[in-house]
Amino acid sequence: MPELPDIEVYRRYLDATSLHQRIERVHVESPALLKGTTPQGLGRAVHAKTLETTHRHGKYLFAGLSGGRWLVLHFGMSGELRYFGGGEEQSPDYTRCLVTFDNGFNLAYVAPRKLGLIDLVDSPQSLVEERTLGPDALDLDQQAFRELAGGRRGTVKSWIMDQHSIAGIGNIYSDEILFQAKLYPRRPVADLDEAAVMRLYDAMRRVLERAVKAGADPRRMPADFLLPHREAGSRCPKCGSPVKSMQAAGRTAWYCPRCQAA
DNA sequence: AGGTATGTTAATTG
DNA sequence: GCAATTAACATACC
Repeated sequence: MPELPDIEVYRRYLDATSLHQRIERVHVESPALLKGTTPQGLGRAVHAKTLETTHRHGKYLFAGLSGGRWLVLHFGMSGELRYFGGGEEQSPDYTRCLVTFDNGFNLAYVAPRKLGLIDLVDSPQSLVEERTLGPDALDLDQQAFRELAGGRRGTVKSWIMDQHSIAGIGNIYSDEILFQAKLYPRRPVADLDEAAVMRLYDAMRRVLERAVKAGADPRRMPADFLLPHREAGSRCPKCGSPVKSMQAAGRTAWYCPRCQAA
């Protein structure tokens, strides 16, 4: 379930489990996921190294290797990390890449759909530039946010989901942010007044920070979040109206027609 | 069996 | 050049 909050949870998980252990080997089950490298290249780059630190930018997770290079992980539409012991335990289903440490433990990159990406880069910044990503959604002040809004011609939903403008927000959290900001998904950005842009900024921060705090687990989200109600027959957690869906920004958007009137 | 899916990119169309 | 839409990618699930 990978948008910014999910990736932040994975980052903390990697921090808590996998740092400072000598890497024995890496097994690439799905070589097509490697973008700028090969299984051999990856093996040479990580062998006998340790993961020393982590970083996140939008939906990209970085693990800094001793020696200076960085391992990059992107999880596509599905995917997660799983750390597990050696011995009898076998790799989780859909493990596409497996890092084995010298203590016998393993870090699995699991991705049922193989839409993710694994790569090596010299720095997180170089990946951000190569992919022309916008600033991370949680590393963006009001002023910068306002400047990004200016000059946008499309709809709010497509704007906040555009990784080249703001990195980290996907379909689910854009719905949540627009719901909390009480904005109709297809509202043109150019129509928003100063107050609405600020409301959107505040909702973005609040939603993302709160979701991280909830471990990106829908069951632990605040009671007034739309997130667990994105399905036909559900009701708005704020006003009780039936929620609706529509196509917007090329995806299925869920919203409350009463709280988010056009 | 067919439709849908938390992402990204390329191609197409306006 | 922009923006919106659609297809493609690879696969699972309902």
